[in-house]
Amino acid sequence: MSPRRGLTRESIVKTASDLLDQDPSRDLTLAELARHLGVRTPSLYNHIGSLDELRQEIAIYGARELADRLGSAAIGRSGETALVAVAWAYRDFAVNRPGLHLATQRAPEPGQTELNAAAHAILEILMRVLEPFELSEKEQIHAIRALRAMVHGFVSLEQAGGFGMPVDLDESFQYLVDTYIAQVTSGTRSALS
Amino acid sequence: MSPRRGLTRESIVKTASDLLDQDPSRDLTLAELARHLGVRTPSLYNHIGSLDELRQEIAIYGARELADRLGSAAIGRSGETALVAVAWAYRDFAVNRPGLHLATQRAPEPGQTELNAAAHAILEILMRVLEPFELSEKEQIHAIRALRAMVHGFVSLEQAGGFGMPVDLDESFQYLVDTYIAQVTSGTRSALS
DNA sequence: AGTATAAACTAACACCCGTAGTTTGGCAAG
DNA sequence: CTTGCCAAACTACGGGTGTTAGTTTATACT
Repeated sequence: MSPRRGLTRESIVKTASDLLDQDPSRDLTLAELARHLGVRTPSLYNHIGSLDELRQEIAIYGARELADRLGSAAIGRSGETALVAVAWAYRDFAVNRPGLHLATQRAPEPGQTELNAAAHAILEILMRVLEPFELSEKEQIHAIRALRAMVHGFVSLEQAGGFGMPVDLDESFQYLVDTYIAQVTSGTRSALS
Repeated sequence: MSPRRGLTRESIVKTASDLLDQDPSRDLTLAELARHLGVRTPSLYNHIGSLDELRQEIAIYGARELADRLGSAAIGRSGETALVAVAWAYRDFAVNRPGLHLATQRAPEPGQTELNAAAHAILEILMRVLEPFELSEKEQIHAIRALRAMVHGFVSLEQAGGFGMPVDLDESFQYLVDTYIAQVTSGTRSALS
């Protein structure tokens, strides 16, 4: 018994992501991944080119998942409500899939069109959500960078155990979101709902 | 020729940090480290317990360096001026020592008293800088977490090449700092210089 | 001068990623 | 139903890594 075990590039990426979620601190090893798939290590090379390529594939998978979640969170909402929903959706992603979130955080290679596409999708969602605030072009870039920095920084520190004090993390995150909304609505007072 | 080459735990940590700064994306290898020190790999084990322990040592070194820089930046300043100086000192640290900054970002082990001590030193500096704004105890925690999240998130994304748009990064960072200051001074209007 | 100690070494093991070449199962055409 | 092709699994192996054990040797202290 052996050949035709039914591996797929997608199934490999998926179980690798699950393994990373179970213990985000350990670094991925093809040997353990093959073990969990009931297969010998070299068999993986029928579906992936290298460990590094697999890591990139996981990053793409994570970026797409994140884009999906952010997009869903913004459906049917606008203004501050949409902003809050998107911020919390990002945090939920990092909390629910810590290993995948960490793996997604890689420097994109120059020719990585797929990863860049996913990153661009996220960028477009944020631009759409910020539209009602009618910022100037330059301000919009600053605002998007600020949003990403705040949310990403918070969840990264939270995930790394960087927040030791016994104060509720949800409250702190809401404080951060409020800070952002105050800044982005400081010009316009037309923020809805 | 050989014995008494003059290794030290500190010298090992230092050259390891330098190597990481030269290429923050590569992962540290004892073999290459030994090569750069003019020594065989096992010789390192006379000074360190394991690769993981060395990584922790580097993290401690980075945290102390960061605490020093933040402390220096805050000397002789107060209020908004101190806040701005500390934020930029953090960013300078991440820009000047990218590998060390990345290595510092590890989940602290429970019994890591030295790393926790360095983290506590940073916490105290931030508390001192926030003193003049007279926040409530809970608000102060939120404000500290927000500051760390914003600055850390920005430099992490910047370092990872996450900001693609052709807009000045310094301006974006200043926008972020302004956002924070607006929030933290929203109660008190007594902010100085 | 002589000895103890600790810092370097060599040798060896286990584990990892990755390649080469071999076996084998399933699908498609005759 | 048979036959042949192809791709997915395999075994075997090489080069690299972290780590341990045991050996040599330079330095520091008596």
